[in-house]
Amino acid sequence: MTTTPCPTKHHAVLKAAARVFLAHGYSAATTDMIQREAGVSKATLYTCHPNKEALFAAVIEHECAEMARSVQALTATRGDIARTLTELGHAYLRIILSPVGLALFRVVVADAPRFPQLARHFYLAGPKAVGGLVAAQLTQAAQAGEIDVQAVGLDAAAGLFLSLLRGEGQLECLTHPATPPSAAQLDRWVELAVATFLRAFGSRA
Amino acid sequence: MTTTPCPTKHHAVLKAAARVFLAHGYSAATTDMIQREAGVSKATLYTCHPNKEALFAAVIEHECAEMARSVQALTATRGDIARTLTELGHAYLRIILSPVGLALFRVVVADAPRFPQLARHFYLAGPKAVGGLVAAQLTQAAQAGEIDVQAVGLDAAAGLFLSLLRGEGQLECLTHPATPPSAAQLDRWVELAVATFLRAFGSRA
DNA sequence: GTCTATATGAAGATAGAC
DNA sequence: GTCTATCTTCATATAGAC
Repeated sequence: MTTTPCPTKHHAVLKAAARVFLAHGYSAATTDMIQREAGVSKATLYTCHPNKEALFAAVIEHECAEMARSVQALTATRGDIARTLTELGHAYLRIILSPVGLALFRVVVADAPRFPQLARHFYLAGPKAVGGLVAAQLTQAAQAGEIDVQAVGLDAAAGLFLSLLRGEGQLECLTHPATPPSAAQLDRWVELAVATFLRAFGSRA
Repeated sequence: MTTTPCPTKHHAVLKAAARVFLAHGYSAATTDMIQREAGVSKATLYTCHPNKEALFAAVIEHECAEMARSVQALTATRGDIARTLTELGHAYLRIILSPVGLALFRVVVADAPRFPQLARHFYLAGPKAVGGLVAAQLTQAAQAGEIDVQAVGLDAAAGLFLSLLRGEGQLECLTHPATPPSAAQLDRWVELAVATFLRAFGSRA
C-alpha cells in the first residue's frame, strides 16, 4: 500500500453527501455542494468514490442500513395485541415520518427508474422488514386467540395493518413539506390504524 | 394584437414537456429534450412559458386537472356497499397505478420541497377528492344500515378505506418500476381492501 | 411567432503540485 | 492522499433574421 485514506474526511464526505442528496435528490444535488459542505476538495471526493452515481448509491445503501437497524430495534413489550400494535405502530411512524425518513422515501421513489436496485433495497430494508415483524406478532396473537386472520392470511394481514398505519400520514407529510405533524396527530393515526385493524380481525369478546 | 401563437405547436410543447418531466422529474429533465421531442425550437418554447419552472408548473397543473377529471368521472352504480366500494376501488387503483399516475406521484412528491403549492394541488385534486366521493358513498351506506362508522367518523373511515386500497400496491409499484402489476394482483388488492373495511365497519348480518 | 446561432454560466470530472 | 486550477460538456436563456 502507498498511503492510507483519511477516515475522518471520508466520513465527512459521506455525511455531507447524505445531507445534500436527501435534501435535493440525485439530479439537483451537485458535487460542488457536497464538496463544500464536507469541507474537502473535489479531488478528495473522487478519491473514495469513482463518480456521482457511486457516491449516491453509497449514501442510499447506508441510509437503508440505518433504517433496517432502527426497524430491527423495534422491540415490542409482551402484552395484549392492541398494546403491541400500538407500540410498534408508534415507533414505525416515528421512523418514516421523521425528516430523514420522509426525505429517503422521496429520493428513493423519485430516482427509482434510474436506480431500481436501490429502490428494491429500500423496500426490503424498510416496509418488508417491518411486515415481517408485524407478522410475527400477529402469529403469536393468533395462537393466543386474540385475533383471527384466517380470512386473509398472516402476511396479508400484516400488510393491511401497515397500510392503515402509513396511509394518511405519509401522504399528507409528503405533499405538505414544512408542516410536520403534531404528536397528537401521530397518536391519532396510530390509534385509528390499531382500532380499525382489531375491528376487522380481533376476536369477538 | 400583433401575431397569434400557433396552437398546434403550443400543444406539442405541453405534450412533450409532460412526457419529459414525468419521465425524469424537474431537475433531470432538460429544455433540450422537450424542445427536440416537441419538434420546435428553443425560442418557441420560451415564447409561451417564461422559463423552465413555469413550464413545469403548467405541466403538473394540467396533469392534476386531468386526474381530477378522471376522479370526478368515477361513477358508482347503485348497489350494495361492497359492490360500490369494489368498483370505486378498482377504478381508483387503475388511475394511480397507471404509468402516468405513478410518474405524477413520483415527480410531485420528489419536487414537493421546491414546489410545495403543486404538491398541495395534487393532494386536493387526487386523494382528497376521492376521499370526498368515498365519504359520500359511505354516508348513504350508513343511512341504509349497511355499515356503522360512528366509532371513527365518516371522513376518517373514507381515509382508512383509501389507505387500505393504496397501501401495498402503490408502494410496490413505486419501488419496483418496470414491473407493472397483473390484473389479478390488482383485483386481489381491491378485494382485500373492501373485505377488510367491511369486516371492520360492516353491520353484522 | 418561429427559427438558427450563440452568450453565459455551471456541472462532472481530471492534471499536476505538494 | 489532498489541494488548486482547469478541461469539457451541457444547461438555461437570449439575440437577431425571417
